[in-house]
Amino acid sequence: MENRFITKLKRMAELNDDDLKALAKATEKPRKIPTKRDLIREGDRPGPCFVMLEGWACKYQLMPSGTRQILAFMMPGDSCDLHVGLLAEMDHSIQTITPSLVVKIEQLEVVELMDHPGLAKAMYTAQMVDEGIMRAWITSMGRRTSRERVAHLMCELYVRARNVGLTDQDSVTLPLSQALLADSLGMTAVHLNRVLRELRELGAMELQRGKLVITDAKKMVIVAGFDEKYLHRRLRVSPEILRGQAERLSGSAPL
Amino acid sequence: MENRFITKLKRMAELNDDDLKALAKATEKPRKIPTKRDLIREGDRPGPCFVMLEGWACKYQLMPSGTRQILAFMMPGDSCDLHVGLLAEMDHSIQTITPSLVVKIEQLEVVELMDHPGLAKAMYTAQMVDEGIMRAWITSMGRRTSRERVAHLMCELYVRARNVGLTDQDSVTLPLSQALLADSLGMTAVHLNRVLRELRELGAMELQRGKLVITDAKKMVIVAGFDEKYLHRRLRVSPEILRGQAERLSGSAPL
DNA sequence: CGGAAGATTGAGAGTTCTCAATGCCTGTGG
DNA sequence: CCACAGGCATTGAGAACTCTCAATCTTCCG
Repeated sequence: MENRFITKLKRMAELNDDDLKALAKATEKPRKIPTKRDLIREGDRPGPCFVMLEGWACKYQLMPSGTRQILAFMMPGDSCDLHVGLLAEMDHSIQTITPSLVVKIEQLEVVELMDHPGLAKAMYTAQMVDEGIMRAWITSMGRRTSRERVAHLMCELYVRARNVGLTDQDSVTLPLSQALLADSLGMTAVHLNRVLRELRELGAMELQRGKLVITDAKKMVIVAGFDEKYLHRRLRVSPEILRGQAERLSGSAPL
Repeated sequence: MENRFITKLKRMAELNDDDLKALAKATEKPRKIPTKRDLIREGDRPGPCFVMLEGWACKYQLMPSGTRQILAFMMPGDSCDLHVGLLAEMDHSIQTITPSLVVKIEQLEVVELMDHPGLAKAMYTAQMVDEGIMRAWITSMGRRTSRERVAHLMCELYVRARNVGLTDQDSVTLPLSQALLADSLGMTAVHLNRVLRELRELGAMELQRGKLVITDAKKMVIVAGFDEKYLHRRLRVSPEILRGQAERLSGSAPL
């Protein structure tokens, strides 16, 4: 009954029954959205906040030339900008990558949810993590070689997926085509393909038919220069939550 | 008497006397900081929010190899992440670029300020604009040629500076060395230097002794693919504020 | 005036892109 | 159940872009 969004927020802050009830109510009516549909477009009047219950989406910007840059991947449990409503126009679009279950929370309802201190804390924390990811992307694009960059993104996606229980041992279902990944990494699909081959030949990871397999976690961490503390370990959470998290993580790959 | 931070926030939302008083109180005791001092470091316990009243600073991350990626430039009037305190560790550092006047607002005081709805709106709006800049940087690094990227950053800095009254006709004082700019653009200082020469020879702009001169605004906008609506025009502000803004902008370069 | 930091320039090495062709897999219609 | 179309993935080869290394200039200061 508990959807992935709620599961995720529970890791961000301690939520009481009241918080949870409000959250459940806000997310009780998801819509089914097919693949490749824009949830909102650059230039639109912003406002609603979207929550992915199932399926993947991406934020992106289009260049005049028609190429696009992906700004973030949204996986099940993820939501997006809480306050974009303060801007006059969306500066990016959001599009589904797979058939999805999406909740659209109107600005007003967001404000209501934020009246719960626990929820506000959880949602702001989630947003801080997302911002941290953006910073890491900037650093990746600016200072990492393409191989490091690819490996780093895969580590990020793997860990994020694991945090919401989407992994199976050393593998994750990643419904991202090479074109999509290339658009997020600031490189060509052709070149990405060659880098993926390198990583495969290195024995670090494999990407096949929408599935990412971490062949050698240690190698991946080294190649990517992936910071162990990146993402979840940066969260400031209560001891109880941490304990639960430790249990959930034990037995999984030592990434 | 009114510092640049207050001036900036007044453009973001309508502030009443009470808001302004609280803001003035919070920023009444700036500290003088010399050049090249870290205000906070990666790994530190986050919490305080910094406001630049005078001088420039930058957010950055260091790579194991010692190279760094600059994540944002902070100019007079700018402040930084409101909610980083929710993370367990800073994931980036902030360093002054010039001697500066900096206000350090403790987490608790930030919360108090946010109790004023007007201030909360203004500060969240400022943060949304900053996030929009980060998205633009990602897109720049991923999809723009180095020439476009350089031109785009210069347009961004020029317009931001103009918004807080730091420009003089077609020029701005930019205390940014080529090494610094290169670190923010994901390129080498050597290559940046060549690109700057190209732009100079193109007659679009010149960068000399810490001063940026927009030689031909129209050319710059074209080379950069700079979106007129980027930054300030994206702000959703009240008609009165817009009117004041229009007056302030009239007569300035048609960027 | 000497030193130090920043800006420029040249030249060769490496990386990434572009263009183009080919192979692989999946869903659909016959 | 098979053939085919369309979307992805893979590979090759040459062009273009950036980086690295090194030397030279300039500017700013003590």
